[in-house]
Formats: sequence, structure tokens, C-alpha cells
Amino acid sequence: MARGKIEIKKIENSTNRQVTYSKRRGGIFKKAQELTVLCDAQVSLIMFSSTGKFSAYCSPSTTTKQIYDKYQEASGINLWSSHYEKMQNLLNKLEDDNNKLRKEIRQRIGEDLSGLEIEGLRGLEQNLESSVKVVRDKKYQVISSQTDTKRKKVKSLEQTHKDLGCSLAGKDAICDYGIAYNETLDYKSVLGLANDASHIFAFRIQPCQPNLHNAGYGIHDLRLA
Amino acid sequence: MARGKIEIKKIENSTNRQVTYSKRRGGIFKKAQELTVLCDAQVSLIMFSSTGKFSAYCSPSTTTKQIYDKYQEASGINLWSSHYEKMQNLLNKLEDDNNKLRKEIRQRIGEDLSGLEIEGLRGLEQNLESSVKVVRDKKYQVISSQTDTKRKKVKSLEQTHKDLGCSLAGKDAICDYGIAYNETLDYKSVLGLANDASHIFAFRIQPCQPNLHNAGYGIHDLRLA
DNA sequence: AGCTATTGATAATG
DNA sequence: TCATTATCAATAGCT
Repeated sequence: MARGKIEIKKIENSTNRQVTYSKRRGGIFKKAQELTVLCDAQVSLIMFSSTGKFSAYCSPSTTTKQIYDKYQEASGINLWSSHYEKMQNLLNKLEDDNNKLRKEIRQRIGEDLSGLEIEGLRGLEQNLESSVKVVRDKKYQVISSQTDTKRKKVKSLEQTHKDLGCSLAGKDAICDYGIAYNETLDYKSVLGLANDASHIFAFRIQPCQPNLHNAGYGIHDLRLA
Repeated sequence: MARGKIEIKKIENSTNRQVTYSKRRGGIFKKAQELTVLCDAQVSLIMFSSTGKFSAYCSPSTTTKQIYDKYQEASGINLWSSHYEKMQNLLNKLEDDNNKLRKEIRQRIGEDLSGLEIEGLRGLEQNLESSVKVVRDKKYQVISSQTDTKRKKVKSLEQTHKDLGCSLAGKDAICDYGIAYNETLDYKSVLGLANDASHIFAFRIQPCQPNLHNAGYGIHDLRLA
């Protein structure tokens, strides 16, 4: 040191602290580099200032990662195990969940029933029947809601027409609206002639023909983990 | 330095090199410690001598692992990226799959139908009906197989009885066997009075009463990712 | 950033 | 390895 020695304790003046940090950082880096050359050593030096600025030195013959890997071996302190193990556990859990979910779906679509006894089959059957009922009810609900909407729209149009005084031959006009109404309500969907949205379900299957199942597995292959 | 300056190049004399290493190592550690205190810095210093001896310093306010983690962030060099990223990707994919599977199951049990249009509902309904049919067929198959087995067993027992010459009043004996047969065949399961195996399915639900669904979610909570 | 008086580090030696 | 010490290097305080 110079111009008087200093006590080794935190420099409270922030500017002085920063200046000293810069100077001494340079000094240590130089020392590290000299040690590397003079003594054929491998050095890794990482530092963060009080403001969070980071600097690092590493001997040219190696890398920071290598030094830390060697450090782990030498010290017996495993730097990654906690992270790694956590991830591994989470991974295993997710894979396990996934398999259970896939198996459940497979049973729900009528595959892989061999593991089930009579009680299980009964339970599954009842369960599926309940589900069908819910879906069917929902479907009817949607249909009737759609029908209502269209009907109201037609009525509203009729009213508008009347209000405008556009008097065509009354009977024919109503007849036309009737046709419009029927065309607007999507016949195909009500009658089930189209099934365009079935891609939502991964399984567009014929459960009695297992060899055909794969065709519809767009999203998940239930056989893989 | 002292008693004459030295050139910064590898010290060839091995003993001198070792001595210098020891001295300078102490010097750097002292400098690191001083920097830590004076400037409130965080320092990690790891070094290996040419003979493989390792020494390390770390600021008391932190750990080598923390410094290393910070170093990775600051430098942008992810030192375990190869392992870590692969795992992270796999993890994300599994979580994604998981969510899709859960959603699919939720729809298959009649929950979460709000996202489906009329076409989707039709598809799901048909799909579920197919599944019910498969399960029902399988159930009947199991039942009849069980029945056959029992029937054969009874016949075999009758035969044994005859062969042993244990002649009770013929008619009564047959009647008794009949009762035994009926008792052995699990009535409860055939009639659906018991449902013991339904724990296989996460959902023992009444789909029309969503507030009751949770009760049966033994394995997976489908609402969580 | 430079400067320099002063202290600290250390090479050579015992 | 340890201590000594003559030198050189690092740097605190100042500009």
C-alpha cells in the first residue's frame, strides 16, 4: 500500500470502494496470470463487485468448467447434484404420470382391457355411460341454443321487413325466410354428416379393430412413454 | 520482488517452482480475502499446482456453487447446458404432453366441454359410444367365460361324486351343487353391486355434478399441470 | 485516468 | 519447511 497503510475493513465511501476494487482486481488478475506461467498452475478466478459487475480469469491451458469439474472431484463437493437430482426426480414423476394418463385413456377408449376384472369392467362401463350422457346432453343443449338463436334472428328479420313496409306477397316472403333459416342452421352438424372437429380427440378409432387404431393418433402415441 | 527481479516464465527447477507456488498462492489468497472485505466483493478462486494439488478460496458471504451459478448467468456460458438443456426440453415436452392428456381425459369424462362446437361434441359422443360398446362386449365375454368355467367345475364335481358312489338322493345332490355354483360365481360383480376395482380409474364421478368430481380423483388431479 | 510515497510481497539465501 | 531481508511490485491518497 502506499501513502499510509489502511485497515482491512469495508470501504464505506462507495466511489473509493469501486476504485480500489478496480485497482486490486487488476492486481489479483496479474498475480493469477504470473502464478499460471511461473508455476505451471491452473487457476480459475471469478469475482463480483459489490455492484454486481463480474470478472473472471482462467489459465489459458484450461477452461473454467474444467477447473470446476476438477474442483468437484478434488473437494468431493458436487456442485450440480441438487439441481440435477431435482430435475431427474421431476422427470421421472412426469413420465410416470404420463404413462398412467395414457393407460387411463387407453382403457377409456376400450383398449388394454386385459388387466381388468369383471368389477373393473363394470366400473369403466358405467363411467363411460355417464360420460356419454353428459356429452349428449351438452350436444342437445348446444343444438337447441343454436336453433333458438336462428329462430330469433328470423323473427327479427321478419319484423324488420314488416317495419320497412317492404310488402312482397306476404306468404312467399315468409316462405323464403323459412328456407334461409334452414340453410343457416348447419344441417350437416346436426345430422352428423360431417365430423371435422374430431381431430380434437387423438383417437378416431374403431375400437373393435385394433389394427386400425394408429391411423387416428395424431397427437399422442399412447403406446410410448 | 526481491533480491533481483525475475522473468515471468515457467520456473524449470521443480523445487523452486513448488516453493514459489506456495508463497504466491498465499499471496493471492490474502489479496482475495482483502478484496472481499475492503470492497464487499464476492470471489471464488480455485487453483491447481503443477503437481495437481488443489486449493480454493471463496468469500464467506457466498458459496462456490453460488458464484459458479452467477458466473454462468453473467457470462452467458452455460456450463452444463448439454445435460441441462436436454433435460429442460424433455421436461417441457412431458409437461405439455401431460396437460394434453389431462385435457383429453377431462373431455372424455364430460368435463371441460365448453371449448367444443357441435361437431366436436358429435365426434366425442360417437367415440365414447364405441368405447362403451367395446367395454360392454368385453364384460359379457368375461362373464360368459367365468360362467363356462364354473359350469364345467360343477359338472366335474358331479362326475366325481358319481364316481365315488356317494349316492345321496340324486335330485337333492344336484340341487346342492346348483347352489354352490351360484355362490361361487361372484353375484355382486355380475349384478354390479360392488365396484371395488374402480380405483383403477381416477374418476369415479357423477359427471352431471361437477362439484362432486374431486372426491374420486385419487391418482391425478386433472386440473393441475 | 496518472503520479508517487509508502507499504506489501517475495526471490534469494541461510 | 521456516525465517530473514534486500529488493521489487502494488497501491492509497491525491490530482
